[in-house]
Amino acid sequence: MTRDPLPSLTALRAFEATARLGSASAAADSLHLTHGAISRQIKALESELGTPLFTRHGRRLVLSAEGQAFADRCTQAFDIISAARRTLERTREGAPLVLTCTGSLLARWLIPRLPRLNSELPELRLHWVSDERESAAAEQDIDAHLVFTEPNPANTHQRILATERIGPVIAPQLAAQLGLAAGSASHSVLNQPLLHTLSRPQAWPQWARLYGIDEKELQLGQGFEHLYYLLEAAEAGLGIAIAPQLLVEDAIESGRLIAPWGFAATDARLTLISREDLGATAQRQLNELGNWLEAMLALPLPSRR
Amino acid sequence: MTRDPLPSLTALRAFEATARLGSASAAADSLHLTHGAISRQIKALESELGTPLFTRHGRRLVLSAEGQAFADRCTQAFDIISAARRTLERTREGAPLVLTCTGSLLARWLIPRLPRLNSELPELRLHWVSDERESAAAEQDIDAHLVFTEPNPANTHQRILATERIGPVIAPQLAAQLGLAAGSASHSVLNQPLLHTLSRPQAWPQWARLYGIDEKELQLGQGFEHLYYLLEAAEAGLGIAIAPQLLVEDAIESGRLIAPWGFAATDARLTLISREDLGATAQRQLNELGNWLEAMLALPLPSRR
DNA sequence: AGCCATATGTGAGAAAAACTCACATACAGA
DNA sequence: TCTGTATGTGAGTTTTTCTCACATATGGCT
Repeated sequence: MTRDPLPSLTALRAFEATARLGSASAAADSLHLTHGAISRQIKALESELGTPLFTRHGRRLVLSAEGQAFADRCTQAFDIISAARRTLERTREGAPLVLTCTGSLLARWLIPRLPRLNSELPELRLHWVSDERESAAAEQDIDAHLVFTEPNPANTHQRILATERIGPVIAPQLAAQLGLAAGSASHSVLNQPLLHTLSRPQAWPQWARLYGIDEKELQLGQGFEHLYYLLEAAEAGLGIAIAPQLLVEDAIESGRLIAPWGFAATDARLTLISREDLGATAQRQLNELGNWLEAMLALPLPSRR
Repeated sequence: MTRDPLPSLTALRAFEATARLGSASAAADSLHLTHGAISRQIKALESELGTPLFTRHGRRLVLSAEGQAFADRCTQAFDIISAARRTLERTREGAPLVLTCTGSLLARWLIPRLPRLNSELPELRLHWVSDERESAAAEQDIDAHLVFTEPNPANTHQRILATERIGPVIAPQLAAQLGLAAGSASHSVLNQPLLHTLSRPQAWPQWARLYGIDEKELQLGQGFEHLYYLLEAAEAGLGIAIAPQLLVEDAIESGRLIAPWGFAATDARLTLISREDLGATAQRQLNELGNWLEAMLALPLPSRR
């Protein structure tokens, strides 16, 4: 039940940092100490353990074989402590749920609805972080990831919220200028330069297939890094963009964009993917958020805001 | 490459001991501190981590769920450090090779030969510990175990040194009294009370089988806990004992015992079983010892001493 | 209910540990 | 040989940790 007395843990920390970083000076910087402090701690540790851990070659500290093995174990132990601390901070009472999604989803759909979310679920403490990657759920410190993706049936830590629907959008001024009437089903889109994103080059071809249009006839125009810029460009009248309905519904509602050809469902789903080791509190919060999002997405369009 | 700053490790040690032992007072005893010191450290840690780890129920400290998870990780980390320290102490330069064998083997064969061993291999630092169990090789802090056992072909960390040979031995005075001539092959052993050990009850039946004697005819007399006492009893003339040749060769040489019926090989071998994670130095030392033992055991009997 | 044994919390000051500074030492490479 | 970089150390300071003594809380026992 009882354990052998541990060596001085302060000394151990200095030793481990030195071993890991390869020099006492680097360890001193890393621990915000002077090299003298490190040097003393290492000496003290060697004396306490009764064996040298480094061999001194002039101004160079080289780990002995046993010292290396010992240092590796210490690193392992400290990594465990460090990870435990992070977990504790993530799971502690009152800690916010940390969520990621792409900047465009955050800016164009979530942020406009946060006031309503806050008023309907005032207890829910959330922290949104934008992350353009498709899979950031397992990331350090991220509790869950909201993303359009094709669901993985094997993943039990995901919640499917809505079907992705994509469609071309255009500023009304540009539509008028081009002679496109809202609601027109014409294929005139083919004659226009199509704005697109570099992060999702398959969007236009995908849409074309859904509408039975030969994708080779598409004339791709300017590309943008992210959907967010693409939609700004569309609103500014730079051309025809393609986007998930969710991200343009506000713009359409307010008349900044129109979607003359409507939207078509894709195989992707708006999915909430959570890490597997969520604490009980976080899991509860996440469920509440999922419920709210699901309810919100089920509302008829005009009242979604 | 760099790591998050660790929490105060002194505080962590106090917390972990408290969590593990279930009380601050117990932790204080365990760490040779006062309960006040523990109490302060825990408070400091909770303040540093920004979350309570215990819920206070009057005079009782109860871990919160997150605190429990955190404590478990800390215990794991400290266990690693503790184990690493033990390993370091075992493998450090100049550390003796720690060996075990039974008390009888140690007293009746090894100790009489240690002077010769020390003079022939003066560099070899050994520490012999008696242990009556058959398998002590994986034991904490034990490098190797010297034992009569039936070898396990799958074990690569064993070295077979000699075949076990067992036979009945008797004090010459008693032999004379009973009318037994040395070298006699008679079955008169059957009429005598046979001294035996409780730790190895199969020795006499085994021998009887080797000589084609019906083991039911054996009349077991007084039993002793260990071979060591058995042999003392035999030398004192209490009856006929059975023992490995190795353990009585000195006594036979000096005339304290005789072996009228000789010795017969069994399936057991004198085997040096080592732990699997020996350091390079220890492995080298063990090889030297094994070589020496093997050479010694290969010598003709009179010069083995 | 009252009391006692047990366990934790805390203020003040003592003790110990850890740290810094400044200088010393040691080497590698220009 | 000189210079830049890295570790070692004596002396003194700062910070942390600990103890003591007392306070507080409570669970079980009579």
